[in-house]
Formats: sequence, C-alpha cells, structure tokens
Amino acid sequence: MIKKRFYITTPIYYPSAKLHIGHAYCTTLTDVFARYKRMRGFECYFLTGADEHGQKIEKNAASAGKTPQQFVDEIVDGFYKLWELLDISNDDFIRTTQDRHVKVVQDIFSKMLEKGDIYLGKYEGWYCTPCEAFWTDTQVGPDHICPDCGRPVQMAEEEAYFFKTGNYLDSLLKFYDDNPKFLVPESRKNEMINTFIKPGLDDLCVSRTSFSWGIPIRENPKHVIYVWLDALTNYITALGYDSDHPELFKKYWEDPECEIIHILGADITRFHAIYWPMFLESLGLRKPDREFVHGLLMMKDSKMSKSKGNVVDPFPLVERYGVDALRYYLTREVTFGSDGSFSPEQFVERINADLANSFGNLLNRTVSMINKYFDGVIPEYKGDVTAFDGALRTAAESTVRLYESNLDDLKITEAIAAVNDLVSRANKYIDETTPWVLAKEGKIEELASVMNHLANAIFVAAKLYEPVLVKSSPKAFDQLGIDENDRDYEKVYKFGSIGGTKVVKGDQLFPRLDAAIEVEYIQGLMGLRKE
RNA sequence: CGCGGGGUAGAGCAGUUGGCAGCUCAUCAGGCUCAUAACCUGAAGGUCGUAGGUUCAAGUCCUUCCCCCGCAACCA
Repeated sequence: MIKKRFYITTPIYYPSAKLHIGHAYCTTLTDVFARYKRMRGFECYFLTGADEHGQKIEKNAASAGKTPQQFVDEIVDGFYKLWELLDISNDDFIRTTQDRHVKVVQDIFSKMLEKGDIYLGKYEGWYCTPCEAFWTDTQVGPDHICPDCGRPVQMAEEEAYFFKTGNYLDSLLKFYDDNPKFLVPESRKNEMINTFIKPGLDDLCVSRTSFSWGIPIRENPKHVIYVWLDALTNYITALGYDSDHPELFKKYWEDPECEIIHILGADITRFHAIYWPMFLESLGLRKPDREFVHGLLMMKDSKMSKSKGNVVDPFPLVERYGVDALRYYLTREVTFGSDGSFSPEQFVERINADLANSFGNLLNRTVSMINKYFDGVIPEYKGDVTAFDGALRTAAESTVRLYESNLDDLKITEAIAAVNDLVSRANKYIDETTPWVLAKEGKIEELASVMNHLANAIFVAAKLYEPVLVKSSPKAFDQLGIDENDRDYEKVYKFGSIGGTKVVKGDQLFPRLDAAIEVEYIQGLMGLRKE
C-alpha cells in the first residue's frame, strides 16, 4: 500500500485578492503531510501555485489601473511571502501565466480537439452588458440582477468550446468503483454522484470570448481557455508533461511506484473528482491515487469570504504568535475532512492548553530538574527502574505507532492528538514519580531514570510534532542538548536513545497567552472589535 | 419534495461494525512545588433536536417533523 514516492499538491489559488487563513489552512495541511513523508525517508514532491487567468482578474486589474500581469505579479508576490512566512516546504510553485504552462495547455487543447473530445458550441447565460460578464441562474437570482453592478441582465449566448463529458462518464464511474479510496471522505463521492452525475452531467464549457485574459486557443484565437482546463492541468505541466524536460513527470506521474495525492477544498471537489480524471483519460494519462477533500474553515458567524471582508489575515497572526502557533492551530483545531470555524477564543485556548501548558511547560520543568539534580547532564538510560517507567515507555512506543498509522491515512488531526496524549502522560508521570521526593530521599538511581525517561518522552513527542512545529521542535532538541546530527527519526523507535547530553535552558517555547488581551487583539484583526 | 452537512454537559467538539455516554476549555473541591497563575487527582454538569419504530440492548439502524448551515458552473 505504501509507495516509494509521493507527489502531493494544493490547489492553485486565485490571485484576485490577498490570501486569507483558509488558504493557509489548506497549504499548511499539505505541508505537514509532505514534511512527514520526507521525515520518514520517502521522496516527496510538493507543488503549489497560482491560477492567474480569468475575467475577474482582468477587471480587478483594470480598476486598479494595472495590466493583468502586473496585478497578479504583485498579488502572487504576497503568496510567496506567506508561504515563506509559514515555512511551507513546497518544491515548486507554478503560475498559469508561465510559458511552461501556457504552451502545454494549448497543446492539450489541440489534442482534445483533434480527438473529438472538445467541440465548438454555444454558451448560454445571463449577460450583463456594462460588466461584459456572464452569470449563472443562481448568481442573478429570481430578479435577474447582475450580482456585480446590480443592473438587470439579459439571456445571451456566445460561441464556446465544450468538453464532451459523455465520452468518459462510464469510465469515471468504473474508476470510482475500482478505487474506493480515491475520494476521501467517502461522502464526497456520493455527493458527486447524486448532485452532478445522476441529474445528467452537462458538457464542460472550456473557452470564452467575452474576455481576453487567458490562454488563447491556437485554432481560434478569439477564444481563451476557460478555467478548469487551464487550472487543473497545472498538476502535470509543473512536472514537465509534454515538454523538453519530462524527467519529473516520468518520476512522479508515470511511475506507478509514486502515489499522487491532491489536497483540495470542498468547494472545488467537483472539478477535481469529475472533470480532472476525464481530462487525464482523454490524454491517456494515469489518474491520481487520492484526492483528499478538507473542510472549509468558517469564521465564527459566517463563511469567510473575500467579498464579505470578514477574513483573517495570517500575517499579523504569525507575527504575534509565531509560525508554529498558527500551523498547530490549523492542523489540530479542525478535524481534517469536516468544516471548522475560526474563533479568537479557540485560537488562544488551543495554544495555551496544548503548547504552553502541556508541551512547553513539560520541557521547561524537565530541563530545570535535570539542571538542578544532575548539573544539566541527562542521565543515561538504564532500562525501567521505577514502578512507573515501563508505563511511560510503552506509552511513547504506542504513540509512535498510532501517529504513523493516522498520518499515513492523512488523519493529521488524530495523529497530533496522539502526541498530545503522550505529553499529558509525561506530565502525569512527574506527579507519579515525584522527583523532588526522590531527590530529598537520596534515591539517585530512580531520580536518574525518571529524568532519562522524561527526556526520551520529550524527544519522541518533539520529533513527532516536528512536521507541524517546524521551529519549536528543533528548539526543544537544542534544549535537550541533542546534536543536530543526532535527531533522526529512527530514534523514536528506540526509547532510551537519548541520554548523556547536556541540557541548555532556553526561552519558553510557547509563553502563556493572556486570553482577554489576545482575544481582543485578534478580534481587531478580524474587524470585529467591539465599539 | 434540488443536493449535502449538522443539532451530544455552560462553550467547542469526539463518538469505527448498535453493548455502562466521552474529550478539551470553563466551574467547584483537593494535592503538589520541578515548571509557564503551570501540573496532577476528584466532583458537579447531558432524558444525545422532536415524535414514533426495529431490538434483549439505539447517540448509533428505519420513519415523521422542527431548527441551523453550506453548495447549486471561479471564494481553499
């Protein structure tokens, strides 16, 4: 089941406005998974990017007095900054305006046209003349009003190319049957079938003539390629499909030993789960192994939305609380796969309870005791000495197994929760063994064993946390005095391997936050500050 | 009858194949002093939205109704 290599992607985000915490959510989850795989010794190629064409960008650029390219350049610059800030470990970043993408998409279109999978037809919709935009039934509402300018719209039609979904529908359904784990959670598959396929799947409109900011169709240059044929294909163009440099494509897409995983949000499931496999089949290419649909992160009262403006900007959050706090919150708070909601209270509570009180404090008190009782040198492992040692050791060992089995199945939230349990267990162990009593009674061997077991438990926890706590886990290793070359993952299997190093008391990993002050601060960021 | 997801302790949520209702935070009481007002123990607090049904046994399966929320051809 476990393959040798992994290719994992986020969706490419649309740079019509700045990114918000929802984008950060998706990318962070993907990053955690990629880092986990690499930590386990697998090759893992991680792609993210930007989907830069379309009418909305053309319009937003115009109203900003810029060319579309200038406009997206500036916004995408913000993408780079955010991913750098969040320590995202992507191997590549694709932009749909890059030559390597544009040319290949044109080729793909030509292939499909030639093959008969794409035909020229007519697109019908509600048209707003002043806005030069087509809208759907729901967008115009019962009053047939342009959602953008509020003026009435008319039914209109324009020439457009369509992708013939009928050619691949049976094959898609068979693919679903043959690959029950393709779409996770499974409820999404039923949604696809019930909502879109059963009522009759329409052909997909893949071109527009009403705007020009897009990839022109060679065979008919007044058309530009419309959205999904342009956007979805990024997953293969980034690897060099159909180019002079197909090495990565061969290695990650064509090799059956590579597992291909797309992470995406619930709102774009349809495109990834229905049209993308069809496109690939049309091109004679292999389909992804898994598509994982994560839930949407809602604001406390309503869906977070660029248009409603109630978004949380991740930048100030990271500035104030650190990368790890935000990464941790995003991976831990919302069960991967179901919707969640962001609230300042939950954010502060999560950081305080799990990171400050439990993990950070555990490290801090342990380092203090090793300093106090053993002049800072972690005693060597001597097996289980006190009556409680065995329980802590087995807890650590089973945590590793639980963590791995959950993460291998993309259950990131559960995996992290398992590590939290180990941390709690270690805190409890201190109360059970009462090291200060052992010290007073001169039971040095027992005291030494307790310190060693604590250091080892902390090492295991910090190592397992590392894909999430990219800055703090190394700091924890520093405080335990573990050399940079001595932090390999294999050590989590050998409880007792830590010992003999000199601890270095450092800053608190996560200072406890004052809830009242911080909640107010975050509410301010959200524009929710009470008057 | 458009589709889908929800309604479980004061708040936020878990609850795989039906088998004594759990977790985190908050509250109360106690313990401890290595530590970040932390940590550990214990208690209180739920007729699992409603009304029926199947069953020895239902949060879990079936049906009725009520309420909330998403989606419905570019918001992750």
